Amino acid sequence: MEIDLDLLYTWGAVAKKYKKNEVVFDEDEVANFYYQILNGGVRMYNSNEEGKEFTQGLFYNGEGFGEPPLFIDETYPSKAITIQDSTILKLSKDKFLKIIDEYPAIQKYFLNLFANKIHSKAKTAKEIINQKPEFRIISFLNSFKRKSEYTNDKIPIPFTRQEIADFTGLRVETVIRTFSKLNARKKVEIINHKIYY
Amino acid sequence: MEIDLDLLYTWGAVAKKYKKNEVVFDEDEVANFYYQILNGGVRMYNSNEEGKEFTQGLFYNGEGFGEPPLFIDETYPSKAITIQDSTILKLSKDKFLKIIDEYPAIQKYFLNLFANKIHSKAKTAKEIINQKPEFRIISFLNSFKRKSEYTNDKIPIPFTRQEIADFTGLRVETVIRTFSKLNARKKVEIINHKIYY
DNA sequence: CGGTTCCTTGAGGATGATCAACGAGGGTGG
DNA sequence: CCACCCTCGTTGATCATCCTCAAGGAACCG
Repeated sequence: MEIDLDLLYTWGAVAKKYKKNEVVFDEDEVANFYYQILNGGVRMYNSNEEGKEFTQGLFYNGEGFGEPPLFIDETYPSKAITIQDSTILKLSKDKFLKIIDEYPAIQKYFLNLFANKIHSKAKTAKEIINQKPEFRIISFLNSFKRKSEYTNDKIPIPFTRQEIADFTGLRVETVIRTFSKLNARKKVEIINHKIYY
Repeated sequence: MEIDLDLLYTWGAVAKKYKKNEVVFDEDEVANFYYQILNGGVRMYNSNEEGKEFTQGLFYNGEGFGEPPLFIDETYPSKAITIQDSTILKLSKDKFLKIIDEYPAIQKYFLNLFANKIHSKAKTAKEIINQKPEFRIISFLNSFKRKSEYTNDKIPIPFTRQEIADFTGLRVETVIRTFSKLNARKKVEIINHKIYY
């Protein structure tokens, strides 16, 4: 869980409602607010000229996003849009930084959060470079599975093939063909188009 | 500049000498120390089965490296080796974490440092996905230039083509051919094999 | 010099991207 | 209930591009 809600409200945070697919902030925009999701979901991603996309992160209930630029006076490296109807708390940058200053526990929390982000981004970069679609997809599946409850059974993957393509920087067709191969080799299971891993 | 040297010594940091190309820590190793370079240089990178490499970061005099895993009890996502004869300060993990706890200014410093790392890793991922070797290379050159002194003139790039290949996840030959194109289109200048940008 | 390391070029091959077309399922409104 | 239209998944054919492999050349250093 991120910053305590009462605390945020005390400091003047305001809840804002967003429809699905609304832009929360855009690439290269100056960062002025801290955002924390009350309910809903947000996707941070980049897209290039040819419409190819890359998902930098997904964020859900209780999570904050887009914090790093607040600390370093930088613009957003990616765009953020809601993937569902969502309610998101906004707190101005200076208030946010003051909170960080005044509550050591929160500062500590962000330090750990950031350490995690760096670690996972390092892993992602490593896998992407690995080239082979197969590796990229498997490592995407792993990173997803790591975040979900532990289980011995295969779990259903709650993403469309297009979404997986955007996560891995591949094309839909490539994702589909790779999954067929993985299925044939028993690395994943596909039942009625649904993917289990 | 990172943590004050006197402070590090007071807390029991020890300087260790490394020859060029010595391994400081290896991928998947448990993180037990904070490292700060007294002099020399370190490269953090991954390599895959086929010998293809990806450089996660380069660190020089005064800089620390490999800190994130210390905070989150994770193994190193990459390998670190010296790229020159180097002297590096080592401080045990618990001492390091205690310093962080006791000196708010240092904690703050790491928060900003991490914010920067996340930002630059996000940018890197975005560029890598962009596929086209040309973009990857140009954005690598930009990120290098950003770190160096400001100048209107083209600056020499202090990396071999192989090194640039490892940074961008491309092959040497591709790097060479791309540079020829960039040169023809006046995006870079190549004088006597040396690259200026 | 002689030996490295780095740079360069060409030819050929592998593979993911593209393009085009179609099927299946789930709503929705008439 | 059916027709229509979404979105999502799928397949095949072709293309473009980067990788591979192989072979030299250039530059630098002891």
